Amino acid sequence: MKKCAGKFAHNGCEKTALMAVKDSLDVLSGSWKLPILVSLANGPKRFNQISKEVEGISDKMLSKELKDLEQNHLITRSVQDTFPPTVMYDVTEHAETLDKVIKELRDWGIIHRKKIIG
Amino acid sequence: MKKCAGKFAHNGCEKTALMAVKDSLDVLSGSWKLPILVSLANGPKRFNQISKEVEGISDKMLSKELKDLEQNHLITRSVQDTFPPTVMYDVTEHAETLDKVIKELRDWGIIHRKKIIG
DNA sequence: TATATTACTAACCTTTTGGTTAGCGCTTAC
DNA sequence: GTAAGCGCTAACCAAAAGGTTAGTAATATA
Repeated sequence: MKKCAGKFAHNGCEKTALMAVKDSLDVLSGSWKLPILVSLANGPKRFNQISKEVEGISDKMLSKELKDLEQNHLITRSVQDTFPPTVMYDVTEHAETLDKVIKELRDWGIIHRKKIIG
Repeated sequence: MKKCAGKFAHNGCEKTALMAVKDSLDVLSGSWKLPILVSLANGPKRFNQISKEVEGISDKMLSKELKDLEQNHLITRSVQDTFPPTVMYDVTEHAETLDKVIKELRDWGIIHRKKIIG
């Protein structure tokens, strides 16, 4: 048994805990991942639909972020080879496990904004 | 009353929720913020002590990150004008409200790693 | 006298991130 | 015939993030 004297003690003060936090941040950070996930959480969508819903994102970034999210098993991509091509994106069940994380990030964001701006 | 049909529905599907999440990520993202906070959570420390504990960080980054954290009221900085100068950093009470966020990020990080690597 | 010490900062460079434009291939609509 | 539509990708740039090195102040020690 190791003593954890820190103020985040129950979060574990060992390196593995820090690594796990870093893993999460790596997946979620950047301006676009969460907005895309939220957009898809409201229903499966095609590339151009997402592009319209997620304001300000460029084609290049959307393409890249969708790839990242797929690699992390947070969304699925399904192609029908019609012409013009139709590609559907949808969130996975794994993405739904992000629920609590998003909730805490949102809650703390609100607390923090009050603290800083007043 | 607005309907929220999405899979993250209880997180709010409105823009304010997304903004709050973004606020949190802006404060926490990057490689160093959380490691520094965790290091300080185990007790107040001086610049060089943090530099040794947070592996791999450069003086320049440490200096910058400490400034950011101070601006966000997550740490305090206190100087004694001895020679050589002594500067103490400590976490604030506000930083302790990050507790649940860190816990969820850690938990999800572990879930996610299992999912991806197996 | 020379050197180490602290908490940085300035100057310089590389890497990563992200934006912009143009274009592809094939079909449908004008 | 030609223009628009889809889901990208390549080429090119600008900005941001982050690393490395050197240097500063006044004192204490070798």
